[in-house]
Amino acid sequence: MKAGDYYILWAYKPESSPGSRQIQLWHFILELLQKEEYQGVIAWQGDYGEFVIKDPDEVARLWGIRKCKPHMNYDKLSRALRYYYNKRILHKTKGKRFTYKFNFSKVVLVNYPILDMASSPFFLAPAVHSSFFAKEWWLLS
DNA sequence: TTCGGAAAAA
DNA sequence: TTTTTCCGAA
Repeated sequence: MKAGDYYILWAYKPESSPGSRQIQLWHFILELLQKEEYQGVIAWQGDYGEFVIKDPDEVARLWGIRKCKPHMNYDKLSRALRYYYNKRILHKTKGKRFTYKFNFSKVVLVNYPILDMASSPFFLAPAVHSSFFAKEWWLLS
């Protein structure tokens, strides 16, 4: 397969695989985004890859629970999100409150089984051969 | 609200 | 190296 054949890069990256240590914030964001029950808290909205944090305090609370950081808040969570700008994982959708957008031209990663991706917009990307979803992660740019 | 420097933490 | 914490500036 040629890297140029895909717009996204999405792969299953086991928690135990080398290189994946603790849950990363954007993995977590992606996780919430793919679950129906959190649509009132955070959801895809607008352009492809764009999402809105409808309830900043709740997202921060959930993130705090996951990372065992009881004092997490949106101010701090959003700082972590801002660090993603230079890393080209995310960028801000200016003018839209609490709205960010994933830069799919960069990577992809994922910590979750492909079966859980059915509801995500990534699934709308050009078909990718199933062999692509190996138990490793990929970085295409 | 959003940004990004600085420093500490993990 | 990523995230947390703190915070002044825009």
